[in-house]
Amino acid sequence: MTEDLMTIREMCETYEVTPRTLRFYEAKELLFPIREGQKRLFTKRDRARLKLILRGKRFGFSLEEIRQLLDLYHVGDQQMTQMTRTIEIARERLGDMEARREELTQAIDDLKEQLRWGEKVIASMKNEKKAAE
Amino acid sequence: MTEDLMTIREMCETYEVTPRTLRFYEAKELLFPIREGQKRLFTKRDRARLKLILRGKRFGFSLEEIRQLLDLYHVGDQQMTQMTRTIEIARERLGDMEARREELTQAIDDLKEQLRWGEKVIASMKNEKKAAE
DNA sequence: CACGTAGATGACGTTCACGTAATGCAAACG
DNA sequence: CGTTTGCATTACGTGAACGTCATCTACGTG
Repeated sequence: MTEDLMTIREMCETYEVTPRTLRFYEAKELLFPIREGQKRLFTKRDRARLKLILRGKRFGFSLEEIRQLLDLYHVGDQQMTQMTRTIEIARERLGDMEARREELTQAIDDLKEQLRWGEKVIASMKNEKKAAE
Repeated sequence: MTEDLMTIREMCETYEVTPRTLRFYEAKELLFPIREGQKRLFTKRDRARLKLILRGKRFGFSLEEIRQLLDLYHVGDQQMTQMTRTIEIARERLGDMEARREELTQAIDDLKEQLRWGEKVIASMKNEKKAAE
C-alpha cells in the first residue's frame, strides 16, 4: 500500500500538478525526492513540503519566499546557534500571517456589506415591480 | 488640499507604486483616471480601486481575477437582471475567501506549534549546558 | 526664450513559473 | 524481440506583470 514512497505520476494525480512542476520544484530545491536508478521517488517529507508549497502559492508567496518558509518547518535539523535566529524569523513570519488574516477578515466584511447592500436593492426593486402591477 | 484628484506622482508616493504600474493598470482597465489635456488625474474611485488591487495582489490573485472582483464592488451600476447573477458570484467569492481564511488560520496554528517546539528545544539545550558546567 | 521638470507614449527587455516538444533509456508486455 | 509505457534530461517557448530606455510635449521659471 502506501509504502511511503510515491512515483512522480502518483504525486501528480494526488496533488493535481504536472511532472514538470515537480521537477521544477526539485531544481529550485523545494523538494528532494530520492532516486531509484534514474527515477524519482517522493517521500512523506516531500509530500508535506509540497502541501506547504501549494498553500503558500495560494497566498501569493513566490517560490523563493516559500523555500525560506519551508526551512522554518524543519527546525529540528538546525544547530543551536542558528535555532535562535530561525525562531526569530518564524516570529516575524507569524506576525505577517496574522496581519494578513486581519486584512482578509476586513476584505470579507467589506464584501459581505456589499452583498447586503445588493440584496437590499434587489428587494426594493421587487417592491417597485409589485407596486407597478 | 485633497481636491479629490491626484497626479500620477502623488499616487505613486501614496501607494508606493511606479508610474509604469499605474499606466499598466489603466491599460488593463483596472483604473480609469480622467484626463486634463494629456495628464492623468486619479479620482477617489481610482484610489479605492487601487487599494483593492494591491490587496488582491497580496492574496495571490491575478490582475484579471482582480478586475472581475472589482466589478463586484460597483454593483450599483448594474441592471436588475445582471444584479442577481453578480450577487451569486459575490457569494461564491465570499465562500472562497472564508475558506482561505480558514486555511490561513491553520497555517498560523501550525507555525505557532513549530515555534513552541523550537522554544522547548532551546530551553532543554540550555539545561544541558547548565548541567555540563 | 532657454531650460528644467512632470508626464505621455511607444517599444523592447526581464523575471517568474511553468508549458511544450524532442530525444533517450529501461523495464514490461504481447 | 520489437514495441509500448513511464520517466529522464535538455532546451526553447510563453503569459503575466511590470522595468527600462528613448523620444516627445506641455508648462512654469529665471
